[in-house]
Amino acid sequence: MPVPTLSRKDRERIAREQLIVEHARRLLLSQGFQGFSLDDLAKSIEYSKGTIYLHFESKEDLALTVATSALRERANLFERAIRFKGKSRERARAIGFACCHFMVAYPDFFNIEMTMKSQSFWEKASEKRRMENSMQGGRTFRAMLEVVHHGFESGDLPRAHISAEHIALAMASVTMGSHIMSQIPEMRLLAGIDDSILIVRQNQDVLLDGFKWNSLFADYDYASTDRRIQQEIFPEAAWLKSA
Amino acid sequence: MPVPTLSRKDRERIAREQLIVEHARRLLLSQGFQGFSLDDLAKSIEYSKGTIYLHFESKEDLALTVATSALRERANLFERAIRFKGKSRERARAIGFACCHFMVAYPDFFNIEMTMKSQSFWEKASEKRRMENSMQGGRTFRAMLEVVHHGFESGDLPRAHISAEHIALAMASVTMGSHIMSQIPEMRLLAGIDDSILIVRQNQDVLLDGFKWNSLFADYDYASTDRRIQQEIFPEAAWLKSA
DNA sequence: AAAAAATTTGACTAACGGTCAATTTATGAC
DNA sequence: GTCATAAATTGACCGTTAGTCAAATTTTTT
Repeated sequence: MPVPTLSRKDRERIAREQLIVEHARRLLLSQGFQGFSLDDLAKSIEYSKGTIYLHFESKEDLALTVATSALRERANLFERAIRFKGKSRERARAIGFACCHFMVAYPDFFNIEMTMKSQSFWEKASEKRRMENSMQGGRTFRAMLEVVHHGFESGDLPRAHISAEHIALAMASVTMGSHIMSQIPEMRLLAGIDDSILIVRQNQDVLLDGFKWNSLFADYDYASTDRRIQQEIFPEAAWLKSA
Repeated sequence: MPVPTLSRKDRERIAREQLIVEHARRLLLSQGFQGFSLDDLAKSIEYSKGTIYLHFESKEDLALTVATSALRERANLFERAIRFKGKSRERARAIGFACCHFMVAYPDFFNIEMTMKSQSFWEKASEKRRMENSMQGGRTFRAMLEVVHHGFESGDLPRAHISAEHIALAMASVTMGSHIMSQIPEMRLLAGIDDSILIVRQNQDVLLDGFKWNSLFADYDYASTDRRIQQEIFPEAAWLKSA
């Protein structure tokens, strides 16, 4: 890699933007989107509020940038996950693993993501930041798609009337939905939940069963696959419990 | 029913609270939680803002009340759905139908529900309103549970290692998750979605297949069941399309 | 009809996202 | 080194809004 062609000014600008995003991330995660104020952020980064607005055109724009940086990390995890050497169903499981790993690593990030999905959030963010977010979203989706196609091609996943894209969407849906529902205190009570992760993975599994993904091996030992996924792909994931 | 023992004052109070909730609902649905202001609401109901605060202790408290009133309607739909005479899997499908019917009837309500799930929403609402909401949530959950138990007892749904509560939770999760994901414009593009309802119902179905719910009849004609559900239980649901 | 109690009000406060004229800092010509 | 010009930075200020409460109004009681 050659010496960067960026001027000192450009480098300073980038460094400051990073500073803003880092502090914003901290404040967002600890106080939520409504909770954190740009005045606090300005004080925290030791620049004025006006300076923040030289980088971001609204609070939402900034929050979206933070969210995108987290989504990028998730996409990284997904792309690591699909490198798992194994049957397609196992690779799908590796993606589920990655998803849960992300949940554990950034437990509070989910609230930010939720805020973004509701509300008139997107229209207040800049086109540029929306694009960046879409890019990272696309990466996660493509990772899932690749595994689905592997399932099709290997014959482990029957080509029913449902498209690969819809199957990937369903995987994402059941994960997000299970995550949300299993976080609601009332639900935890009603359904007797103590470990959200277990619920999420269980539901992912049931869904894949529903697609008849590799259903020939109903008694397959997923616990050992999990151990392999953890050891080979996510050695830093210490949360895995033997179910 | 005897003549109500409520005083004129009490009746007036209740009527006014209803008035507030109705107008709040309209404004909430059209403008979202952030969008609608209590000053607008006060003007709309022709009372002062102070009066609103005699009924609700915060904006969140009011929004939660609106949400609960909608949840009550959903619970009503669920309880109607489980009256469907048929196999357990068909009754489960009737609940899915009810859920989608609610989505269609109150398309904007979902955003309010999302706002409630994120944020520090709950702690700003009063204990009383939270309780009322839990009550209605409990009704929907019990409706699902009843159908799951019917599945167990009839033998249509294998008693695997998963509890009835977890199965009900999974049904709710896949519905909510699919709804969220299929509403995201980017996702609609990536996965080529034009009808969210179809996606939600498809995913519900795949999940139930995953639980091996009545899987003996893989080729069962669900379209005709749907028609029966619509005719017998939800004659007002005009959205059903032949898939 | 007057006093007391209950109800209702809307001006006011504090907080926050966002703006921009004024100030400070950096640059470069001489 | 000095000064003029340009660029970068600031924070006082604005409009909006959730929430409060002393004052005004209405109702009830005596």
